[in-house]
Amino acid sequence: MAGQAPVTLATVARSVGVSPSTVSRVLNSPGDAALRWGSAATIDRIRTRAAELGYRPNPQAAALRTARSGLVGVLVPRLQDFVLATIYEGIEEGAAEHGISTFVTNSLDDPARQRSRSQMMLDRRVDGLVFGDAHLDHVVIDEIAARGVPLVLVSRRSGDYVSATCDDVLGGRLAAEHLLAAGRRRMAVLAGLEFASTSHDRTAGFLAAAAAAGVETPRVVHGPFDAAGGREATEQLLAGGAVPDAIFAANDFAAIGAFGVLRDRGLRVPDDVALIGYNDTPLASEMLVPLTTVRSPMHRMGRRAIDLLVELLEGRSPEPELLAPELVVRGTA
Amino acid sequence: MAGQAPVTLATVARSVGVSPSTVSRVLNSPGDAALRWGSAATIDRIRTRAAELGYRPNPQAAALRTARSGLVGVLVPRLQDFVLATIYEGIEEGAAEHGISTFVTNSLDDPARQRSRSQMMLDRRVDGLVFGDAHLDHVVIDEIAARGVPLVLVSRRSGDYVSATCDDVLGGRLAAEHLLAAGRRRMAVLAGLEFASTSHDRTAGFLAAAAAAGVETPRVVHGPFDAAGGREATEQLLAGGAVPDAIFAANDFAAIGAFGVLRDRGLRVPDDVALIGYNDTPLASEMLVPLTTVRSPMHRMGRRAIDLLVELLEGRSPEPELLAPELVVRGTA
DNA sequence: CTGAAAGCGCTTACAG
DNA sequence: CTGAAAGCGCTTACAG
Repeated sequence: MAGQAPVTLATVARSVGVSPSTVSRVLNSPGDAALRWGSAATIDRIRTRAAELGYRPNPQAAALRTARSGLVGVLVPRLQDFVLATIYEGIEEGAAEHGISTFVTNSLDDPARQRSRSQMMLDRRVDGLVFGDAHLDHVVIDEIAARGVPLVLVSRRSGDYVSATCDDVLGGRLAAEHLLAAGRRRMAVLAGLEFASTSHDRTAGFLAAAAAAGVETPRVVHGPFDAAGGREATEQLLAGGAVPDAIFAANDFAAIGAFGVLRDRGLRVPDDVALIGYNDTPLASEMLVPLTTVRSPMHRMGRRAIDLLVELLEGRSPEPELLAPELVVRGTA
Repeated sequence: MAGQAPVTLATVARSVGVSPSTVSRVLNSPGDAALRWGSAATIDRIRTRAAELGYRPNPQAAALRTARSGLVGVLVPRLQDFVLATIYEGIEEGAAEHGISTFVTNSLDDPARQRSRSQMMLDRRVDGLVFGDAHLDHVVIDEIAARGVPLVLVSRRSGDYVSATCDDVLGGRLAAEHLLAAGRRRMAVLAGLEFASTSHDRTAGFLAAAAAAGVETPRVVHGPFDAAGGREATEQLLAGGAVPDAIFAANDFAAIGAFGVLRDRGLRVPDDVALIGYNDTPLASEMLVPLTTVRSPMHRMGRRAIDLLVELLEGRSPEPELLAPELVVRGTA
């Protein structure tokens, strides 16, 4: 591929007049650490010669020898989801800084696919796995963990696995408290997918705050984390009884769907129905009435997840990380 | 990692009582092709034994030997962009069917980053590259192509490189003809990024149709392919003179931004201003007034791109692929 | 400090 | 048809 004869460790060694062992040792030692392996002059010659020749270590060869690939696999429900795409950007960025490369793949939240895609990544000899698609029941993850694979969760927590997530219980509470402070009393929740901790925790936080305020228990409707899902859930909600005076959608896209339904029915937002989303997606501020939402640190979650995995790979036992959400008040509530 | 002692070709060979060579040959021959390497009985024993032992070939070892990694690198402007995320899904899906794994990374349309990220992928010994972020000037791609790296473009064409794209000139024309047929005469274009063929071709097709109809030349404003970009471009448009009676946004998200500005100014869509987007993104149909748009085959583009790259890797010379767009008429025009 | 040697798990001419 | 042997490009005990 590369056109010319590839330059290997041996090429550099021959060119400098030392053994490949020495070149390997020097090139793998950062800064002055290389002084262990040769005189300052030799080290300098090796480094400059390697650069001049355009030497690029072959990671496959190193991986074969060390049984460490420098590869990490990432599973997400779907990369089309802005939230997961953003989390993945954080993962990739953090991984690059650690000298790690990442594979992503969509599991579509389907257990069979979670299994097969994980296997494909293990076949590629990844050093570890990041799951952005954990289910609360953690059946699939248990299977994989049982094989001794280092893994961390991101976005959705589950069981006792190490994870980097948003404090979604707090996020739900922030939303409820804001609504309650504005005098809303008949609230409802578009909760998202039942098997996801994001859905579960945001709803739990919201309900707890409502209960603490002694307000009528909010109705809860589940459905996909996208506009169509929000639309459908809202229709279900409106079909099933009194119109609520506030809706908390556990996801901005679901909120966008809800907004459409409300306006179609002639309900004014926020006058008739207040609306709060979750994540603070760019489109949130572009809505006709800018969306009030709970901002989650998507990008940072991704970065922290890869940090946690690196710690795990180094043999340490990192603590799960709970990042703080933040209420962003705009027009809809 | 894998807990137990890893099972290698040698493990299987010992277990069956043949040489590793034979196991390798048999396992790499599909179906009856393996008959070249042994009796039906032996082949059968090798295959079942490998499966029983859970043998998984080590791709790094194979890559080292064959100088073929089975890895492909994909560069996109940004994975957060739904369009690119969808194209990437097509790429990954197609690649998996070819037994290829893919890396994606964001270039942010920054040439320095295009260079550095490409280099990172080449360092990982990818067999080829897919560029979803080509610029019309193809400077960076020329550099990489000069090194003999097999590559294809997707979404955006450039120079004479093999690409899988949407027929954007036709797409622009479809939009213009629809608007003209509806009696619109003072049209404008939110063109997107000047250096992208998508922007260039959609605009060119639109302008050509307008010229053919003898209508006043549409104003053209450039800007990012997202809601904020569409908002800003629309404000620029409205600040700079007469209100157009139709806007063609070369991207659905830009159309969403435009829609917000128009409504904010009390302009009715489509009564006062017709609006057409591009790509047919899910949110398009969720807008308060569902968006009329030009559907582009995003997913299929991705699949075709990886097919083209595979052909290239097999030494063939595939033709560029131009996929047909389709006008989807909804509420805004 | 430094090199020769072995070996990671494959594939594939080369002999038989 | 089948196996022994070499070698892909690294890293790392092992000697000196």
